[in-house]
This record gives sequence, C-alpha cells and structure tokens, in this order.
Amino acid sequence: MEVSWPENLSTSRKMVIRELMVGRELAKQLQSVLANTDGSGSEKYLVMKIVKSLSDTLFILNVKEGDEVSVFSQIQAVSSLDSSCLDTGKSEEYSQENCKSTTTTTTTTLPNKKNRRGCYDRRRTLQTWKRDSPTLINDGQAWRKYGQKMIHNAKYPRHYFRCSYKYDQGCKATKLVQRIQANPPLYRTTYLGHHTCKDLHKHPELILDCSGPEEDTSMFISFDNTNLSIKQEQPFLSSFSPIKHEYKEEIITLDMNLEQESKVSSSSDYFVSPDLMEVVESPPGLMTMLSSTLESDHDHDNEDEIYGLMEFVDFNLDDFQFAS
DNA sequence: CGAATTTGACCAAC
DNA sequence: GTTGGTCAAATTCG
Repeated sequence: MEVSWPENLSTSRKMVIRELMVGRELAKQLQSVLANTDGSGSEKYLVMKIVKSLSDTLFILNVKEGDEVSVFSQIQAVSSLDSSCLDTGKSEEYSQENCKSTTTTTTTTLPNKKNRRGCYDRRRTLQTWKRDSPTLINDGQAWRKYGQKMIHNAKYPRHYFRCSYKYDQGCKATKLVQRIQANPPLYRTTYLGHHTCKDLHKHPELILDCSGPEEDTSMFISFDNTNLSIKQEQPFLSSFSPIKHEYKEEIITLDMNLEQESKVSSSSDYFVSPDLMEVVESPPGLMTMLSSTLESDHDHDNEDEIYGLMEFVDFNLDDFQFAS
C-alpha cells in the first residue's frame, strides 16, 4: 500500500501533523493543569474543545502507513479485520479504501440471527480502531472474555472480549487482543464499536456518554494521576473497584495465556515494561516521547512500536483521570 | 453456588 | 474448503 502523496506535500503534511500533535499535547497538559484547579468549568470546557478539535483534525488527516509520523490508529468503519494486519504488521493502517460499503447490516444482533450459534457478519460496519502497547492496558471498561482463537499465520492466539454489560445494557462494544511481538512484548487491541453502557460503578462524573466516536480522541486523561497509580505495585489496577476486578481478571488470564504463548518473558514484563515505565515516569516525557517518536528514523518495520507509544499518549483514558 | 473463563462447535464470509 | 467471530456447555474460581 503506497501513499500517493507528492513528496513535497508529504513533507509539509508531516510538518502540519507534527505541529498539530505538539499543539494537542500542549493542550492536554494545560488540561491536566486545569483539572487540578477549582476553576469554573468553562476554561476546562474550552481546553477540552481545543484538544478535541486538534484530535479531530489529526483524525481527518488520517496518517497512513508510509508516513513516519503515523500515529493514529483510529479507523473508521473498517469493513473487516484483516488478520494479516495483526499478524505481520505489514499493513498497519486500515485505510479508508477498506471501508467499502457493504450491504450487510450490522451484525451480531440481528433478531433473526440471534438464536443461531455462530451467526454473524464478518464484515462489520461498526467503527473500529486499534491500539498497540508494550503492556496490557486498562481502558477502564469492564470486559468479559468470550473466546480465544489461533489465527492463521499468527504466532499468538487472539483473545475476544465483549462488554460486561452486553446483556444488561445491550452494549455492543467488543475488543480483540492479540500479542503481535514477543520481544519486546507488544500487544494489539482492536476495539469494535463504542460502549453504549453506563458503568454505574464508576465515579458519577465518570459517567460519560461514550456512544459517539469523537470522545475517543477527545476525552482527556491526566497522565499525572495515571502515573501515580501506575507506579504502584499494581499498575492500572489501583483505582477502580468493580472494573478493577474485572480487568484484573483479564490481565491475569490473558497474561497466563500469553505466558504460554511465549516462554521468553516473565509475566511481570506484561505489567510494567521498561518501555512503559519510561513513558509513565516522566510526565514531561510525554513531549519527549512525542518528539523522539516523530524524529525517529525508524523504518516502517518498527511502526508497531511507534504506534504503541503514540497510542499510549493518545489513549482514551477518560476513566483514568479520576484515578488519584 | 454464582460468576467468569475455557474451549470446541457452529456457521457466514471469503 | 478455509478462516475468523461468536456461542454455549463444561470447567474453574472465589
């Protein structure tokens, strides 16, 4: 898949994207500062809008493979999950051209199919996006594993999760988690659909309508707070009670499976990798990481790692911001 | 004992 | 015929 940008345009495009990202990260830092103040909501709202605007702009630019600054893995309306993408990392980005409209209507909940085991539409019209991370990341949502499968040409099995409130609240969010690299460990999480559930166990302020796609890029996470908790003995697990439990389960079970998948790494590696600590230990490191990523002269074979870091930055942890 | 996970079967898409 | 996503019975866990 070649990017057909003219070279000069591509260069300027990269610069634009870079500036947008810097601006967004600065806005996020400002948001972080404001989050710890008692000020009226208006400035917080404005900063949130700024972040959202920048995120949306970056999303519109939808950086594709071949672009060194490719950082966003928000993919819209992907028609299918190409396993080769997950397995080889060759086609990292689900591009818009993959978003062929299908005559298929959405999928697993069609009434006439409801009672038919295994019935679903492989081609999805749900919005999907993916995140790579050196660790198993907590997105703060309650997930329940419902399947695991070895994927053709993949070293590691794919784990299937659905929202715990699928039946309670009809939430259709699902995600797939697959290890894509052993050393350093790298996991790809592919989210399908948005949570329509409201997790009543969350802090009341946490009850956000996450049904729209924009929240995923715009909701803010205070990394300062997150850092504090991640530095604890049980990273990611220190702040949410019910969710914590469920995600803990997920991490442990997935971790055990992954341990079987590769005996190279110890299980603790999955919880706190050096990569992650490097990221989380230095809040200003956000920018460090950003610039180092942008300036990276890695070729595209390492795009997965670049993804992971950048996606960590962009991670939608609207739940984490109340972690402290 | 209820809830969560595992795992083989099912089946539409390819 | 193969593949991948989902289901649900069996199993495990707390």
